[in-house]
Amino acid sequence: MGLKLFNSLSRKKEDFVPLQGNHVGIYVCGVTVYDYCHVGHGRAAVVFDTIYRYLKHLGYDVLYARNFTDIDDKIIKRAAEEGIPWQEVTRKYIAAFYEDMGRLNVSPPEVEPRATDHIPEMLEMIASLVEQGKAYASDGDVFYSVSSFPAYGRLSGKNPQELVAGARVEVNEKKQSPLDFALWKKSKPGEPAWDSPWGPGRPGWHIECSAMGRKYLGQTFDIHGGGKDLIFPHHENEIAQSAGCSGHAPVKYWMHNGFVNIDKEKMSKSLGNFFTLRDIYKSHHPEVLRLFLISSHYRSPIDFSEKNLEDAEKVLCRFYEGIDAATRALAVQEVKEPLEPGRAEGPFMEKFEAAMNDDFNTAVALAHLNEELRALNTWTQDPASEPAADALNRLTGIKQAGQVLGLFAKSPGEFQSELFELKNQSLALDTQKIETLIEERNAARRTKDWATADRCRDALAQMGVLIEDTARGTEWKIK
RNA sequence: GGCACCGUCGCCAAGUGGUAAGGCAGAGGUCUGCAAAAUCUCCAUCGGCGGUUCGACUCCGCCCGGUGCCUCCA
Repeated sequence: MGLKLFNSLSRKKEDFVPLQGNHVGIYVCGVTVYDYCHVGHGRAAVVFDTIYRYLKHLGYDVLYARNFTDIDDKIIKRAAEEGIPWQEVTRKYIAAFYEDMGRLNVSPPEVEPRATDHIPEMLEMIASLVEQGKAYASDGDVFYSVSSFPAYGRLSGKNPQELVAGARVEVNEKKQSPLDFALWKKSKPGEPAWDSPWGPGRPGWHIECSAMGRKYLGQTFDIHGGGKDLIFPHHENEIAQSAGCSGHAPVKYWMHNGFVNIDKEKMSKSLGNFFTLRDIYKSHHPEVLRLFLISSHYRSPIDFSEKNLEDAEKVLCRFYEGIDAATRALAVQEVKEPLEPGRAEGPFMEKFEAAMNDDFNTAVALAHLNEELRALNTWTQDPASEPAADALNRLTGIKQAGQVLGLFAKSPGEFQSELFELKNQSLALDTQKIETLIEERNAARRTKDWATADRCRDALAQMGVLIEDTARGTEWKIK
């Protein structure tokens, strides 16, 4: 069974067939760099990173491009507010983007084009559109003439006539039709500007993706992704520009991820109900957030909440602990007979791939991972239950699937200590005192003084410390 | 107003025209001095009302409830 994905254009799941053999070109709309990224940006990045990873897992030769919009009204406004050059604003937030997304284990795409590095390519497209009579200059601005593109509205399911009638579009004397959108915007004095045949100005928002997608991935490429909110007008306009220019559909499969909600409402800047990634990292491990983000299907809305994050943390801890315990148990086995780690195979991997092949159903993939973890834990607890080689295969499978999902990237020890640091920030535990209490308890246990032992454990619990007596001695963690 | 989408166990979340994955929480068992962790077992008939069908949670209609897009937005 091959990969199927939901194409926003047809509103159906379609078989994925790359345009050129084994090559896959994918372009995803990145962010406008004028502020810190919030969870919604994180979701889009994680969703498409997971798709990217899975395509590579399937053996495709993937060329992934994700842009930075580094010139736009919001950036200019921000620069004015802070009294710094606009380049300073974009520099700052691009650096923040890398930091925040890096912690989410979002891998860097092959190409990360910036709008301001592609002004000539945009001007070339705009000129071509003007030449073809599909765009017109008006007092230093250049607009795309929507009426020149009959298929306008197909992606978003909108009817141009009704859009005009609905007319919530702002009145602009310079436009021939309210639906026309800017390809080039005349700059006001003091604003950033580039020379153009129509005078100094800056590019409209939509043209950058058309120009950069074409440059790096070709006239027509396989997948174009982004958040659902980009369907209209951004992607609709992009299609109009690109197709208007070349005469060919620019994209074969359009993919859009759902929103992150807060109390059932879309998280957004304008509503002010957003959490930035770095705020969340103050109290939650980034990998916990990643797990939360992929625990629902990418097209569904997800409700962001403290409770959901806590649930995700429990699940992730269970995985790390299971991986840790199994790894130790296998190391012991290894002494008796050498085990060869290979590529995981068998029912688990097949189920995992079947889930991912079904429009990247990470929720089902995680269900299979949970089942596999349980089977692995069973072996860890009782190594006689199945051959060690089988357990190794399970462990390998879990790690490989985790790799595709961007999970379990750290060593269990690393993860546990990072989680500890995070939780300890508020508790500020006295490690010395904890060790002493544990020692005291174990001494009491040796003399079967259970009352004292329990008193020690209660004291630790009071501090927020949880005790576990294991074969390797007493271990503790923060509850 | 126009166009979409959603409503599944206490909570989160998959799914299919033939009788509901997984996780959290909960109950009981194993293990443990007792716990914890792990593991085993148990735990839903799918918003409401009609219709199509041998059979619907899954298809159609209506209703109720919720959201999104139509404007910058991942």
